[in-house]
Amino acid sequence: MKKEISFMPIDYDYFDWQGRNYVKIIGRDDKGKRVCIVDSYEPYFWAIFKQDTSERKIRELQQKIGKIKIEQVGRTTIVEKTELHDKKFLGRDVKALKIFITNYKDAHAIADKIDFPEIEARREYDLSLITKYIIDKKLVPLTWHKISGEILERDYGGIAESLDCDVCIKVEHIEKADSIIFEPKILAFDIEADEFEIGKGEILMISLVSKNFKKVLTWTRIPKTPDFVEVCKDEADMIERFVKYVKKQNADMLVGYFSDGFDLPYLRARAEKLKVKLSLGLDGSQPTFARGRITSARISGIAHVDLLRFIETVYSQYMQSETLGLNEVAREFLGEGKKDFEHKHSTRLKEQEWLNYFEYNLQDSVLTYKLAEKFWPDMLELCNIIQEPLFELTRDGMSQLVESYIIHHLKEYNEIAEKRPLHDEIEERRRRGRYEGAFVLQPIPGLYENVVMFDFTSMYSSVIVTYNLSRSTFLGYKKTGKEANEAELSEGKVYFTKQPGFFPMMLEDMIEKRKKYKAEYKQDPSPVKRARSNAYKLLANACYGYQGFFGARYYCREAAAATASLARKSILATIDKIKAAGYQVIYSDTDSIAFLRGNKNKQEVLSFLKKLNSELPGIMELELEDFYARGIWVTKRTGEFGAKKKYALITEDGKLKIRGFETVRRDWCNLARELQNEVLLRILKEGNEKSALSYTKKIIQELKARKVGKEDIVIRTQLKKPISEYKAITPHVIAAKKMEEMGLPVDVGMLVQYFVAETRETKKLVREKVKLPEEKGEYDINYYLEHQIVPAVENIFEIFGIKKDELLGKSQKKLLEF
DNA sequence: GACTGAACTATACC
DNA sequence: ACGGGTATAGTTCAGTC
Repeated sequence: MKKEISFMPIDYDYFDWQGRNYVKIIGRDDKGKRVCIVDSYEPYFWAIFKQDTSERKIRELQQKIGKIKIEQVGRTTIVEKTELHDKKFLGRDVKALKIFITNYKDAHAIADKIDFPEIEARREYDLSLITKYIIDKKLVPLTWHKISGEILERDYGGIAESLDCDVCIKVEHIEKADSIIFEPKILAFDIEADEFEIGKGEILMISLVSKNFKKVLTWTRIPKTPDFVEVCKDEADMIERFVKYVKKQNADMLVGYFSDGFDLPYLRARAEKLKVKLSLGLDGSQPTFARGRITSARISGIAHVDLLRFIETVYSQYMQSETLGLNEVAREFLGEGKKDFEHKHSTRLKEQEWLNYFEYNLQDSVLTYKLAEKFWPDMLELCNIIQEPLFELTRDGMSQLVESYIIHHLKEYNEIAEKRPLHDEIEERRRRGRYEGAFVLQPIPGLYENVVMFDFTSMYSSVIVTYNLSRSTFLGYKKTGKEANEAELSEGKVYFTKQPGFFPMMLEDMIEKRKKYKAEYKQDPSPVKRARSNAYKLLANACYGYQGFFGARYYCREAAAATASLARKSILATIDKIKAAGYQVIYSDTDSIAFLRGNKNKQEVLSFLKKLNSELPGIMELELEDFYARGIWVTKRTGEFGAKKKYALITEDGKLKIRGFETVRRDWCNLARELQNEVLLRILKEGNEKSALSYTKKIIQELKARKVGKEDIVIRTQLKKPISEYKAITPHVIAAKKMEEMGLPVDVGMLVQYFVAETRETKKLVREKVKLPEEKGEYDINYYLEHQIVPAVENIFEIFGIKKDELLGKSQKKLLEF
């Protein structure tokens, strides 16, 4: 029976049937029905001929290649047909053979057989089948399509019968459809267990939250169970009921927080031990765990999203939170955190504590659900733009996002995709070492009035576009006859053609779209418009890093180094122009310049900015970051030179912008951070140091009088590797060791907390005085004075000629007082 | 045992 | 291995006298 439906593709998978590849996509129709579509796919890859290969030779090889056959166990793969095409490869015109094969799994093996001397390269056999399918059939993830085809019942080994779907269709025709709002069914979940080590303890409870559904499953019996709690027979029964609820909820997305690394591996381990099936997949399959840098848990037919991984790549660089834990992240994005609960072993929990535990567990899922809703527009837009499925997209790092975007847009340039570098090549690239990066101007320490900050909009991206810097436009280290863009590197000059390359063109397109959607968003602020604008911004900003990344298909060290070089040249020239116009330049870092307005008014500064812009090449653009009432730059701890990457500014309406100071560093205690923040605020607001000084003295007195609470003297430092791998045993390593001895969970990536305590004997090393916050002991007044408080404010007061002794209340005359 | 510079470590800026 | 380089600063380590 024929059928035509609207289709929103969500989860992509493929299978083999009679030796051939088929793609199976789960999604929704416009009535909310769950739909599975099955489509055939004709896999192929490319063989590129060397420039001077004769037509006769090409035909001869085409014949030979057409007869290639590979016998595998239970499968024979043959070259089905070949087509000769005029294509581009790294910007060059090439003749390439499109080689169709019967099974993509053998693409690599067949490519290996095509090792004729006339073949320059074999490409695109290392792309995933799903990626190639999306490119060729234009079935873009999370975009509405019109699909027509035959309803499937018993074909392909009974795939339709075993699937929990409303309808299954064998695709005959795909076309794009008008976009209508799609609200995915989101189901969030979270587990609680006694032990942190995967599978070691029992799972005590599992919470599930979707739009109108909240539940906690447990097997603990307490006298009065709240309505949202469902008591199961035992742990095994609880896991089985969890699976049932997931099925019943009929979700498009199953969302967890660190669920790739904790919840799903834990569930798998317990299910295995208890001999129950964790059949979460729509086809009844159990989650599969793909090993990568981080293991990913895939559930067939449902997009499992681990929000933590998406947040790490997409949001973390713009976030205020000091950790990416659910509590802080939820507080930042939702204004609501986790429930308070003191973790104890389940055997020691009292009745009321169980009630709190259930609520705590439920709240984690509630937060995860709300975050998923909040981030949905971003996931949707990125899927549409990058064209990779949600599961992959939410796990990709920045370079992979850029690379996927490139690969899905190459056809607009008739380009064949470059291969992924192999291990040896990556090693070689890494051996080439670093190249010179950004320019940072050393500031002259002081308190300044009327500071102006200019910065270049997306500087590195606009340099890449303006000077056409990329792998395929790179001409080499020697000047050829033609006119070319040049850049000076430490190893010599490099040249890039002026003939536009696909990489800079794609980037220019991203920048234009970002501008367009940003303007649209300002006109009509909606989460979708914001998400679209942000997605292009994210991608555009990552393109520079991509070209310098040794794992990239389109890696080009020269292009990356030239980008940094031309950016340096550009900002230095701009600094000179600002100076020549009579302004005093205070500071500059990479793409920003701070200078004093002096006796000029704001309008004059703005028209000067306009003039500067008219002189900039290509798409480079300088903009006003802001006007500031005051700004402060300090010296380095050692020496009298100005410290780079460390300053504080205040706008005319009193908003602080603090960079680099201890205040913004999480590895300093709150006491020092809050004091420094207050000191900076007072000085910048009042224009002098007087009240800041008395405030500092007050805090020092409180410290000396032991009036400071423990929470303000705790130092938090991240454990970046396993304890055993540390060469230097630092205070935070000692704290981690102590935690381990006490049986507390110690994981790589965690923030270790400790304070420096007073000891009877005078100890030389800080680490000998380390205590955990829960340990008894008084803080070491001298340590906090000399190593936290004084260093945090010393350099600031030094600007006013105030020395350390005066801060500490010791008699000392101000040197600069006359 | 005190001193000193190098090494190691964490974190921030853009 | 899973974007780049630039920069500050604390603590320990290893060598010297």
